[in-house]
Amino acid sequence: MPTSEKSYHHGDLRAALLTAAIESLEADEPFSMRAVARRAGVSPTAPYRHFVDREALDAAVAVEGFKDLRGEVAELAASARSVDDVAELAATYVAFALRRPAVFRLMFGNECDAADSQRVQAANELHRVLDGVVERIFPGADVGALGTALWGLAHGLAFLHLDGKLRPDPADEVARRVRSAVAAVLVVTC
Amino acid sequence: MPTSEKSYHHGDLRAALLTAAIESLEADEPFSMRAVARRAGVSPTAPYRHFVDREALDAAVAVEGFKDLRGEVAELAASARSVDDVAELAATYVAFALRRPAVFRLMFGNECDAADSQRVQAANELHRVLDGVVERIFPGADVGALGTALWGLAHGLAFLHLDGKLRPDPADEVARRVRSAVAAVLVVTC
DNA sequence: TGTACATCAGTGAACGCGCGTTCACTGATGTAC
DNA sequence: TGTACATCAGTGAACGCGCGTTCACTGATGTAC
Repeated sequence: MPTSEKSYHHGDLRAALLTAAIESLEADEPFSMRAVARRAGVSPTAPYRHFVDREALDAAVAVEGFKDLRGEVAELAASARSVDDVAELAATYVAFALRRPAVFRLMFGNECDAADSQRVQAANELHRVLDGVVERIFPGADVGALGTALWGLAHGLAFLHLDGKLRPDPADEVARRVRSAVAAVLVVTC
Repeated sequence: MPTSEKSYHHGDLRAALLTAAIESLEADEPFSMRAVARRAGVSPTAPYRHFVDREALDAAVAVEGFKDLRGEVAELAASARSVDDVAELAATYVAFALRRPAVFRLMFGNECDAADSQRVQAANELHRVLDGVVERIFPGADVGALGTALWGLAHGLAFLHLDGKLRPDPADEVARRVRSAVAAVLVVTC
């Protein structure tokens, strides 16, 4: 929170709005143009200076979320050497979803038109990171298929926990469940 | 569509509302108490006679959706004998999601409180069906882990296609992609 | 079979709400000379 | 360094919208005698 609040011109309202939007989502408050403006301490119409409409704000927040998730995942991915590491990767993915459910939902739970290139690209980068791991650890395998499967698996488990279809409760138990699932499915493949 | 529309009393408005809600979702129209009433040709407040609030309607529709999905899946599950059959099962799951995206989202895309027993139960039945298949086909395996993995995989691929992270377009290509993913991951396990 | 009456399933007007978005505006900032 | 002015980033009032929900109501149905 910058101290430049006295000035009429905000300085970097765009960034402040993005932050406010994410905070707002994480506080599980309703996400709207007005709510975000309110949280940023700015008039309801100020955001329109920076985002052409609500959908544009949405998209920007989603991209931010993708960056964060990719960051967390990429770190692990870089050093992954074993099936256990892959399981850990999936657990990290799921943990992100449970830690920041509203952001995760916003990232994924919207059919985003293919035209929204930034968002699509952000998602693709994530996919590529996973494919990279697969390629390194399972050199013989069909990378496309196995990478997709891995993503699907992590993603599905994330949503099933998020939506209460699997108990989302003690974080370590969730992690254990995810690791077991990955292990069960990959154990003989390598 | 029954022919009893002349009568003041509807006959089975509850069922009609459920149908209207599903139609409304499938037509990709906004889903609201009022919209559903409108579609059922009834006053905006009539639904309150049958559903205590919007959330109750939501839940009822979700349960309906779960029944449908379970129906489609159970048929295949009963006769599944091979890894290929499991792959087909996953493809069916994904196809359902793509055929009825809004219903699928409503079934899953809401954190449903554990208190909503009907919904939880409906989801659990689905889980059990999948576990059954795993148990039969992979007798040695950790059924819990493998069943969860299978569900997660199908579910994740469903959402990734639904949200445009994987191309949802030619249905047969989606089916192929799903089957490959499952095969890649299970091929050596059996 | 006929009547009286309780119950039940709808109606329709009305409420307050937050939303997205527009508009004309104004105060601050930065640039040219 | 000082001034004039264009531009830029906000304001705040206002709009129309559909929503969920309440309320008092009324017409149809079914049951007891």
